Amino acid sequence: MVRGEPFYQKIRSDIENKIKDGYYKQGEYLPSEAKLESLYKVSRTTVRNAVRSLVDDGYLTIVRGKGTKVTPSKLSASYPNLMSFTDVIQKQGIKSSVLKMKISQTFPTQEVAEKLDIDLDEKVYEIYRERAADDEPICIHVSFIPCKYLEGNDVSLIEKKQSLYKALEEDFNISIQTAQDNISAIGASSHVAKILNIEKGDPVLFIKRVAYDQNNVIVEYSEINIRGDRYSQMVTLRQRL
Amino acid sequence: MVRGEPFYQKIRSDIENKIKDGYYKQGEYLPSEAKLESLYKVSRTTVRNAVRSLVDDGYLTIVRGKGTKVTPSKLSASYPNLMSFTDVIQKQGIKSSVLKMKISQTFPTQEVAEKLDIDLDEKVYEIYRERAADDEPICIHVSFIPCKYLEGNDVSLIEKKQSLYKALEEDFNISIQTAQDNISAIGASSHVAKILNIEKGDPVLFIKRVAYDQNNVIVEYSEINIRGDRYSQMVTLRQRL
DNA sequence: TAGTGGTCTAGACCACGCT
DNA sequence: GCGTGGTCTAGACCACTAA
Repeated sequence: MVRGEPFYQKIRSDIENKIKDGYYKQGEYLPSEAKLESLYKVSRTTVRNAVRSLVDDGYLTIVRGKGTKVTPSKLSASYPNLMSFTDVIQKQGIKSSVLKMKISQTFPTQEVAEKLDIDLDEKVYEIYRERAADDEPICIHVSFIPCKYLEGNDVSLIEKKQSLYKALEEDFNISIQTAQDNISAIGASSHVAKILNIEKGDPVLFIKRVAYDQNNVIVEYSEINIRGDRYSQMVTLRQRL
Repeated sequence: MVRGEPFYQKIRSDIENKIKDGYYKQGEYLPSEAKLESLYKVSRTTVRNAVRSLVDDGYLTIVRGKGTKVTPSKLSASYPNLMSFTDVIQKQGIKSSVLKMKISQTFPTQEVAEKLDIDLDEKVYEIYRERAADDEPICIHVSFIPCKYLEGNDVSLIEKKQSLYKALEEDFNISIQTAQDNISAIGASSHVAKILNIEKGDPVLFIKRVAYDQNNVIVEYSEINIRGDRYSQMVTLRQRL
């Protein structure tokens, strides 16, 4: 029809809200697709599009030959696969803050250039952040983004927002769609230990992340050190295919 | 039509093979959907179904108004989101082996019962494994699975296979679809240190995993200790919605 | 403007789970 | 056998991109 939003997304939102409101309860079956057709006065394709989207996000579960029910597990549908640090922390009801942030232009190191797939003489922004949860230093996050992706807009906008990903999306039209994390456990260097207020050699989660935008272009490489004793990374993994 | 496999899956396989064979090259555009329709003599819905499936798995990237191209990034489409330990190790060309395996029946601890969402008096199998990569001990993996899910079949089948998930799928008709990992970095306990051949307190990746089957039923809880200096967990995260 | 994918219709037949 | 979702057809109009 007309409106900005496609029908199937409106239907999706409607069903999503009914789940959240408890109108459709956990484990309960939704009306059949045929009924949803007449309920929303759309074709089956449209209904199925909406349903598929909710299944993909873990809200609904389809049981062949029986029906479609609200996912009856504790696997919270509200944990999307890719969340920014800020999102994760806030989801847990913890106050997150940025203790220190510095943005500078620099040339990439060998490794950074490789990860970003750029030349060594192509300038990048280095975004250094020290983050806290409940006012305790918990994480050192260094991001590298090629300067070319942040042209024509004020980089200081990033400093004003808590979340780098939000800033990228709202101010630079870059939406991070995929990220590949390499997660390991290492002993804190003396530099890291000092900032995180732990002992040298204490276990630290070390994450190297390569992030891709909506066109599968590499836009960010970051290295993250997280205090091992105060934080754990939640990851939802879905079988594909 | 008739055959066991739906059309769109055959088309999917065909396109997938053409990508692997280099017939469609990285970054190159596929024929338009209209052309694929006449190429395969099917309707647009069917073509789109095949394409959507490949997009979901990261093989293809759609550019609005332009076309659909082979994903032009280094983000390997061959890293699915959810892989068993064996898969991950072998993907890296490393020889993986099980040094020690013990399967026993036991009652769950408080935590295990909670994670599996069962009662304290419901028996579980405890599957204890020490694994090696290139003959070096690298990982201690303890899985708990409620006995009720493994009824009517020989549990020792698990011992004969390298991969627990493969055994579950092939012998018990349980397919792990989703897992929620809680990943942290801790110092090795003296027990863990001894087995992994490291010092007490050395950094170790510690993963608590809750795994769900095709019906979103919790079937496995496991705790995994991995040597921090020899292994890193690769995780591909996708933005959903 | 022409070509692409995005959305949608109004049907159809099939495979599966239950009774 | 009946109801459910799974697959499929043959169209249609729209929004976006590029020439």
